Amino acid sequence: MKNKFVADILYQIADLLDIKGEIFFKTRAYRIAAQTIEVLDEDIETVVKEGRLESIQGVGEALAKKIKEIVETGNLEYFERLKKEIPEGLLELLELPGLGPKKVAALYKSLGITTVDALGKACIQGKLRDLDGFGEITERNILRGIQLKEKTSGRVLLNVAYQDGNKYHDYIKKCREVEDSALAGSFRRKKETIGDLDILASSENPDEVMNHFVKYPDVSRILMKGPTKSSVLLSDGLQVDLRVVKKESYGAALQYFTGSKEHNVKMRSLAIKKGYRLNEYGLFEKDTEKYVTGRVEKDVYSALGLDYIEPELRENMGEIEAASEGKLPRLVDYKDILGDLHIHSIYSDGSDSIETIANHAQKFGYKYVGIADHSQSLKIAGGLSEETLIKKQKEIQQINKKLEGITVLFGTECDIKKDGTLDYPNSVLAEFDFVIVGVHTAFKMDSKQMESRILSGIENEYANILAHPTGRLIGRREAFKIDIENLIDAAKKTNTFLEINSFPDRLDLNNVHAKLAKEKKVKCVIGTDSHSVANMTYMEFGVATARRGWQEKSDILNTYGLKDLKKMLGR
DNA sequence: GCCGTTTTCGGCCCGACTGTTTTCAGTCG
Repeated sequence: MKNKFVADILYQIADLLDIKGEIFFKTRAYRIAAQTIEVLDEDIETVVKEGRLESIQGVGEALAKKIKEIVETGNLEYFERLKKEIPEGLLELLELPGLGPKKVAALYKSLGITTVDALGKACIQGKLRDLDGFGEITERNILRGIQLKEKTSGRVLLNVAYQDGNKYHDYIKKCREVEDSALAGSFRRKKETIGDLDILASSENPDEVMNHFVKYPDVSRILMKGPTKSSVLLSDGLQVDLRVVKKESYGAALQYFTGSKEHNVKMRSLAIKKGYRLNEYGLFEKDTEKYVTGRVEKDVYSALGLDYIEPELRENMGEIEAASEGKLPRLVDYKDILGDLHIHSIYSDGSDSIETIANHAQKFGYKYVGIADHSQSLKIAGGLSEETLIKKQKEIQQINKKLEGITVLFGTECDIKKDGTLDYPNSVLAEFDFVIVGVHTAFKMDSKQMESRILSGIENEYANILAHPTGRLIGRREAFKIDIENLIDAAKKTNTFLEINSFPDRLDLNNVHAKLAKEKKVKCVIGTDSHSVANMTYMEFGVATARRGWQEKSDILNTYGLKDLKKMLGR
């Protein structure tokens, strides 16, 4: 799958053209095409081979030619020429807050600045203030932006956003002038990383609400403050925006500020086609400006002839088309989960006993909980020897005699060794209630080798589940460059369940892969990979990822009752 | 650069805030 590679080049071209001063609509065309290809269900190489590029929405003659060249040669002459004309370093400058294409171009043309370093120096020397459109405040803001960029990588993981977001939202709700309120933006869509938090509130007295908002104890700096929109920076560097609207606009505003941007662009053009105008204040008749609806989010969708679209689906991955045809999936619900199969106990590198884990699982209403400790060769994580396994199995049998309403399952997260064999012999694997297999060592091997290693791992007759299939750690380790379609096909052939790992820095499979698995009718299982009972709440992030991948209840192994589960595991 | 049961040319989503100006361009979401 070269989709991401192609999309990245198109995004970069768009940025470069922006700096060059091309018209907005041209660069937008590049971005729309890039986004479409990034989330495309099929391999772009296949589309090229079959000459169907121009059937992709947003790809015309010119882009088709360029995409073909990228796929076939791994490069693009036009892109190389652009990079010669406009230094690549300028793309990094674009990421600084307050700097857009116009300002970056001005910095380059008049001061020859092409790097963040050079920009910082020029700010300190006060060289920017004499340029048209710049001033002393701009210099200071840019310097602050550079420092902030060094401090944080820009985006935070979902669990951090949850902590910061829910606490701040609780504080907002305490303001008496606030009527309705919600966390919107990528937080509400449950994206895997969050750039900033968006809080929406309705009120008749926005000034009071804004005053309350900026007085939150953890605010380190107020970035802007107006009657409808304010922004602050928290001490950990996360930006939080608050928007306040009137009650009759609350639903439209929630729709608007939940995004994604691409989803909204499509929504608004659909509105225009149907004779309306849609903005954050409501849906209006185009000619008369008459207010149609906007108080309730759902009504905005239905007025446009659409079924309600869950926030997790709003990525312009076909959800608007599906909603207009009544073909949206009925997404797996957070309440549908009946158990967690991926939990480590004190037997390996977990911090809680099996009994503590079982008791905790009951609080979630689970019917079963699977203890999957590491296997013998993974010494660093306390992998279990065959002797210890016997002890563990006996302990689980004892606990199951005591417990009511929940069953502890005896499992393992068995290492797939470098040569593709599993870390226990089949005679041992046969003893488990279920077997998770996964790669935990030698991550840097050649991608073809890695692919055949994993495929041979899941081919073992006792392997049930493939843990964290692509091995990525968000922000720290790239995913294996394996062909995900091959992997999904192999999972289908070997009757293997693919894990959606819920740990906030994994979320692996991701939403795009999960959607692909669903389309190929391969079932997934959502596991937390908990190393303490506190991690067990991460299930929510795994479910969110499954929902973002269009998955329904029947697509997920751990929504089935114990009897069906065992049957599906072949035990 | 794309697209068309309004159009093959002329549109393309739009409002708020800041910092720079002296009525507005640029940025952001």
